[in-house]
Amino acid sequence: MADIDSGSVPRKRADARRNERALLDAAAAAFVTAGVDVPVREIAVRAGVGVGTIYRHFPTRADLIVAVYRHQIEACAEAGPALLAESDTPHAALAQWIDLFVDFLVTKHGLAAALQSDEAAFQTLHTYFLDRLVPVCDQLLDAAAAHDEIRPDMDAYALLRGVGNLCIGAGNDPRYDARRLVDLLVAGLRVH
Amino acid sequence: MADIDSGSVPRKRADARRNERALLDAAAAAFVTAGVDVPVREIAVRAGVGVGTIYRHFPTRADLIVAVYRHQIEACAEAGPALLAESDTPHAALAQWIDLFVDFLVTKHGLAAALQSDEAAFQTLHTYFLDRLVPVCDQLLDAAAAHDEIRPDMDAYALLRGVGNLCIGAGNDPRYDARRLVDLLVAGLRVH
DNA sequence: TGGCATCCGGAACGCTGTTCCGTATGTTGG
DNA sequence: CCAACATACGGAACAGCGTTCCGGATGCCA
Repeated sequence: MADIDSGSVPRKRADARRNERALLDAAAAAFVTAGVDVPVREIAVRAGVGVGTIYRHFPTRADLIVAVYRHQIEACAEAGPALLAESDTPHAALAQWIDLFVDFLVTKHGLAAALQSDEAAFQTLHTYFLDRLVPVCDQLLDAAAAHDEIRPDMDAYALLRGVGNLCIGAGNDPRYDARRLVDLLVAGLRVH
Repeated sequence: MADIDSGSVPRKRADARRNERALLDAAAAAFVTAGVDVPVREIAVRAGVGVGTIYRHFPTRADLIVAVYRHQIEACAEAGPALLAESDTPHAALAQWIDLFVDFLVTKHGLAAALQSDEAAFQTLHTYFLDRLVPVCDQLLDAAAAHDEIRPDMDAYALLRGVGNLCIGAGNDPRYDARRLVDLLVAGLRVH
């Protein structure tokens, strides 16, 4: 929303913009094949730039991850209110929305683990996810609670962290079905 | 169960036994203050030995972790049948046993994360936990299912991994209550 | 006590993230 | 079109980590 030359910002150099795009593409590809923990040097090689260039554009790994996945996270956030409007019950909307979140996480190798990391480098990632998704989840929880479908004292932050945690390692092990466990967790929220 | 001099094994040198004990003590202390990911060199310094000595006694980090926590894991495993005998219902026994498991995990900084790691160094840890605890969990699940208290198709392996996952990061964040989420998960197992 | 099997210490290597600065390149005013 | 400046680049260099390896020390037994 501030990418087109809008006066005050002097617009970056052409090579800088080219490298930034190359880095995003290279990172996205590398994340798929080697996970979000792929070594910085490998991303640099793929993008055909030096490591310094990565740090100039994306000071932390979290910045790069957020940049790569921003669109999908936004889409997930925006799906919340939509589902609430469409679904028969708020609890159904909540379940569907969490399914979307799980779908997103389990297809990004290592992302769920990175989300829970307490290393400083992942602070931005943590913050972005929470700022964007906690309010949405909170809205869904409130609506479901207002319909007496779920316990009224569930914290959106804790729920999202729990769901994120359950997604760690999904896809590495056919015996571990993260989706199933998340469904059980959501089922456990219901009032009986 | 094979520590006392039993014939064939020629009994280790005195300094080797001393170092092994020193390492176990040092590692236990280091795990408490710095988590199970504490650098190898730090354990070596605490124990007053060289890093080579660590690798001689405990080839992988998992071997050291297992050695440090073996007693507690055994106790947890043995508590399963005991709870089943004492409790009013199998589901109550299951819930209590999982509480024990959670208590164990949340007090060991970083252990839950190590348990889910797919790095080769943690293979032994993974294997030991599963070999020891999955059968116990399976027994509890079977008993509860036989009483029609829970869904009959829950896999012990998946459940334990899920519980372990939910414990990741517990204790780092007052807003995240792993125990609460585990309770919800177990509640979700019930048939209604 | 002598001699040997065992064990020890820590230097050294490879891989990782991160910083830093000499150099190259795009941009802009004349 | 060209010069001069701000901007951005590359990759060497450093630090922290796990892991290996071997010359030397040390316990043990005859």
